[in-house]
Amino acid sequence: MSHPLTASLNPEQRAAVELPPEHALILAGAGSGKTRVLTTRIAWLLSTGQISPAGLLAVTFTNKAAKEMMARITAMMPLNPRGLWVGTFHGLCNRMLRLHHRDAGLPAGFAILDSQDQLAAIKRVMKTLNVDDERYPPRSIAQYINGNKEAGIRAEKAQARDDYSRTQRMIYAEYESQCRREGVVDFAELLLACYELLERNAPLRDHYRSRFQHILVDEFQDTNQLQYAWLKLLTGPNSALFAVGDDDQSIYAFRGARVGNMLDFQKDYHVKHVIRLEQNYRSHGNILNAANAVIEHNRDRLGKQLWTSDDDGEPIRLYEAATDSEEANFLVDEIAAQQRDGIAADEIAILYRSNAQSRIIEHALVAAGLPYRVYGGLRFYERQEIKHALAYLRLVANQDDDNALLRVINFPARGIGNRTVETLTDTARIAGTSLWQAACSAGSGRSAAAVGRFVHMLDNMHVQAQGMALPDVVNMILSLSGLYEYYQNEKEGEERLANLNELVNAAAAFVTEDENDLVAFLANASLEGGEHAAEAGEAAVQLMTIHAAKGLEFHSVFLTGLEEGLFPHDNSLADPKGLEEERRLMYVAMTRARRRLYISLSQSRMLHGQMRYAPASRFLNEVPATLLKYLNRGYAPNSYGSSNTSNTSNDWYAPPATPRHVETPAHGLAIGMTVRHPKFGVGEVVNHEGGANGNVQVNFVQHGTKWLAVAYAKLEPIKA
DNA sequence: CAACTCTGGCTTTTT
DNA sequence: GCCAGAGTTG
Repeated sequence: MSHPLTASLNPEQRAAVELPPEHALILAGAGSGKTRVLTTRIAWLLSTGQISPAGLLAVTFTNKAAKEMMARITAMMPLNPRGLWVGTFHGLCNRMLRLHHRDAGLPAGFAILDSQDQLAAIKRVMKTLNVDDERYPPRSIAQYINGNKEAGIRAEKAQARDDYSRTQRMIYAEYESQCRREGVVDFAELLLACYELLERNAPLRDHYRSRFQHILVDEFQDTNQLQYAWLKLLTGPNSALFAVGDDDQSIYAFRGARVGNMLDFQKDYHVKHVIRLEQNYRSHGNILNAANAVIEHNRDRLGKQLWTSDDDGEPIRLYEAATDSEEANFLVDEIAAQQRDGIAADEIAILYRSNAQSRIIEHALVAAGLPYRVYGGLRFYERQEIKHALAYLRLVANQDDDNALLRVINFPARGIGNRTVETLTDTARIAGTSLWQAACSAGSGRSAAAVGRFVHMLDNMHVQAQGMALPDVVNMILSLSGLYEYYQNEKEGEERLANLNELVNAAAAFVTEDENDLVAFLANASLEGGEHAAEAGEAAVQLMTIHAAKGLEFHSVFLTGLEEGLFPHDNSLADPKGLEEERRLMYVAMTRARRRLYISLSQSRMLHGQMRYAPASRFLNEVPATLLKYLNRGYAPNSYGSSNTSNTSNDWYAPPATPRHVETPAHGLAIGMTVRHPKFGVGEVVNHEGGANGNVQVNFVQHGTKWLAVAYAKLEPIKA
């Protein structure tokens, strides 16, 4: 007698969807239909009349997820999306703060600083405070400030026991007052200000508490301390919090995510029902079994084992290259072969641990003429020309926005140099006014004339913007500011010019019933970075970091660079928690593949301009050997993935030695020689390149074949 | 004031 | 190896 909405769900999914109104934790494994459960639950609650749309609060982590959820809900039932509180933590806090800006002590049109803007603001504070930015790197100050805010700690409450932390606290305090003065709010502030608003304003809090009867949270393992505290404030006696997450996919601890929130949630909310979604609808059995085997090496887990009713499928293919370019060539060959087999290019992903790895892969793809798309890097609203245009728009909305003013006072160049800006800054500080006001009352002289022209231009923009439609405002400031002209004359300005035109389009597409669309448009630009820079259009192979791949799936996945130091990354090895997070990253990466998973590594790799020789990643030993297929001829089976022999050392075998350069050795080492290495023991020289400053490949009896730098390896010839 | 050269540092990143 | 920011020169 199941509801039509839930008829096609599996028993666990259905149980989750049809839970009574009570707090619940859904442990949703990769590919287990998490989003489906979440949206179906919402549809079920609404269609069975258990709540009205107004009683719903659904929180996601990214705009993309929020949009997708909104789309799925409105597809299932006709609803006005504007009445729904479905969005990201930041988006929802923004909404609440705009509605209650008076109570929150914020100006009506407060601007939102993105990370770039925040950093610029911090640098400005440090300059006024005369703090040495070598001893106090602005980035670390930003971390300090955001970290405190995420812990709910204001500057006056921040701990300071030594000079160093006292200085940090001082910068924090001054940064806060600067933001308040200028009416701007950073990302962490959106959450904290909203939290404090609800905390101190009991009637408001009670209003929302009784209103939101069902609170649903996606990607709960990614929430930070403040987000969890915010959720707790909003949960009233008659609200039910439905949290969906996967502790095994928690890969954002480095930016404040607390997996521990899942355990805390169970305790704090006396959660009766923990439902595990373990049936995977994405991957073939071998891939799942391999991923399960890897993640089992982690200690701190809530426990979960994915399974599938699908076949075992193909084995996991393993390829070991001698060099990074050889690895890249392998990717290219294999991808070309797959495309010949009819697999769509955008169903193929190349994943890597760090962005630096993409360059050489891109190089090989370009050489082979394979179209690809790189995710990551600058996004639309983060581009230089867009940020400039937005700064002018911000100044139209609020002339006292010093951050924006500093960004464009001399861009395009109009003869207002550092000297002049410093004078303005001093004047403003002494008079306790904004830079704009200081600029308005600038004296006479050559630079003052330039400032005067700037003031006049901004005033003109301000006047013209009145009553003008948003896209026209954008167009107007692009002309009056000289940005159009600047990029027209710039050699490589074509793409930037196209982006500026795209900004006009974005403004035209941005329709709100908001009476002040400009402010809403600017807030949207900060909150939603826009599409990642990438050539869209034709089907292309997808290149991205493992982090960026979370939530996505592909027919074929190439997981590259499986080397110690790279993956797991050196910087994560200091503490065991770091290693566990790296392992979760491995788990996320493997579970992206539906049908085919390749893992590759290279014995040598150019890193930071230096050749690095790293052993195979320990994670390879955690994949059962029975699930692996070695692509390089000559591999001894059971070399990686010694699942039953608990072998902690990185025992691995190298591909057959195929000499690539035959040259007279300048270092006294020749192919066929037997040598001794202080660490790896005795081995035979099988290849070399680059002479005395180059590298030599040695097949060690105990440790397999390795590329070593002749200059460093301290190889001792034993016999010729 | 602006264009140019040089040096250092470097995991992952949404909002 | 590459990029950003600092420092130097015209």
